[in-house]
Amino acid sequence: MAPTTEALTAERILEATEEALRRHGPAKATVVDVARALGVSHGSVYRHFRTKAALREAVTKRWLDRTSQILAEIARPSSTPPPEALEHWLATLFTAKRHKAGDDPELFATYSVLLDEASAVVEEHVAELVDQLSDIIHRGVTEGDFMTVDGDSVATARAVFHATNRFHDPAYAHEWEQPGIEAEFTTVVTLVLRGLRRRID
Amino acid sequence: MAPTTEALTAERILEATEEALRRHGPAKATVVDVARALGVSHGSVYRHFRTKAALREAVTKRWLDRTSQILAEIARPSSTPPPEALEHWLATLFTAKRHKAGDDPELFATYSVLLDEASAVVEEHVAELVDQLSDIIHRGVTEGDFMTVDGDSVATARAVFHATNRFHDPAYAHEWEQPGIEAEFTTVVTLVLRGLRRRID
DNA sequence: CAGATGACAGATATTGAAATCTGTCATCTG
DNA sequence: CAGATGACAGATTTCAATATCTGTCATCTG
Repeated sequence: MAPTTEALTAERILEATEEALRRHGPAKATVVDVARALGVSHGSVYRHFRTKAALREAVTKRWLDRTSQILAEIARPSSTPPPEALEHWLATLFTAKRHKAGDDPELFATYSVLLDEASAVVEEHVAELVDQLSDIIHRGVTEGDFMTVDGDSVATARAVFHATNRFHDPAYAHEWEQPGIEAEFTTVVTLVLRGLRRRID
Repeated sequence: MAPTTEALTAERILEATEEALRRHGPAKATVVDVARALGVSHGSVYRHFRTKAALREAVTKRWLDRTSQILAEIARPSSTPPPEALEHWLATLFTAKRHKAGDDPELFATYSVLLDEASAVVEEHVAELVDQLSDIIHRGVTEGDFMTVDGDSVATARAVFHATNRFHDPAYAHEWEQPGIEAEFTTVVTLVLRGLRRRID
């Protein structure tokens, strides 16, 4: 079905896989489904991805990268003072996740399953985000707004990331609809920012 | 089997249930098992607990209460300065959880399942812990060590609890064996404590 | 008669046979 | 001959029949 004359690329396979996952969910989306949607045999899919797991990982990475890229924009050096940039970065992360979870819960559940399967991909993504945070914090130190813990801006960035887990880890997605959540987010961010701010000597 | 002449009390049923859960795990521990272990018919168990869910909740509550009680001791007013008391409280919570998870992983996995089933019990437990934190923080404010966010010590306590989720939420138990975890805990606690400390006016 | 029992109905879990899927590879085709 | 195919073996999933469990209640017993 859907016989296309176009060349079979990794890109096209990824798109078909996303679609299959959206349609059938993580438990039922098979490599055979993907091949069928592309009008090829499933053997051809295995020419581009060694295993089903590798295929799913590639889809997962793509999904995470979309968020990383948006945040990278905010983390980039700019005229915004680091404390505001940090706040903006955290709020954007929270909002992005919350929308992903709230706007299409089924798709979000699907990706949550994929995330659990692909711990290496997730670790890499977290490392990227921590790097971005670390850049903002480092700039804050340079500009005199922030002080790190133990003079280590990466460890401090990791701490900021962990301290805000509740507002970006999909494990907490079910709490993101509750009424007071915005206020709770603000309180944690305020506390963390106060912790980062340089004391007046 | 194991015919005892002793009266059938809620307490004895709870003990037998814990034992059944330890032996068979959460998926296979049945009310019939519990009754058999006590040498009574399963109908008798239903005289003390309305449903299997209520029985499991009671077991879960007991387990959580053991931790609450240890922490209540630390949260109680004492000569320890609030910042140290808070640090000690958080460290004790982390250590307690980490030992529960590490010393008997199977039993911990069992309780993790029970925790997911009994959201009301968990919420109550979290509320208790937040109350304890709130007491310490309030004392810190009174003694001039701390400042809250928005003058709200309960909201601030909740923020402290959420900011340290990674070190007490069973969802993260698998990360508690990793080498750097102690340092990461210390960094987050340092950051949070800095956030709480009153600025010098 | 307070408290225990066990038969029972409906819900849930287990099991094993059949169906489907994953990953390989010898073969085919443009 | 680069790239696609589909038959195949072993792994995994599905499905329906069977067994077990939950929760109730009429009945029993000390």
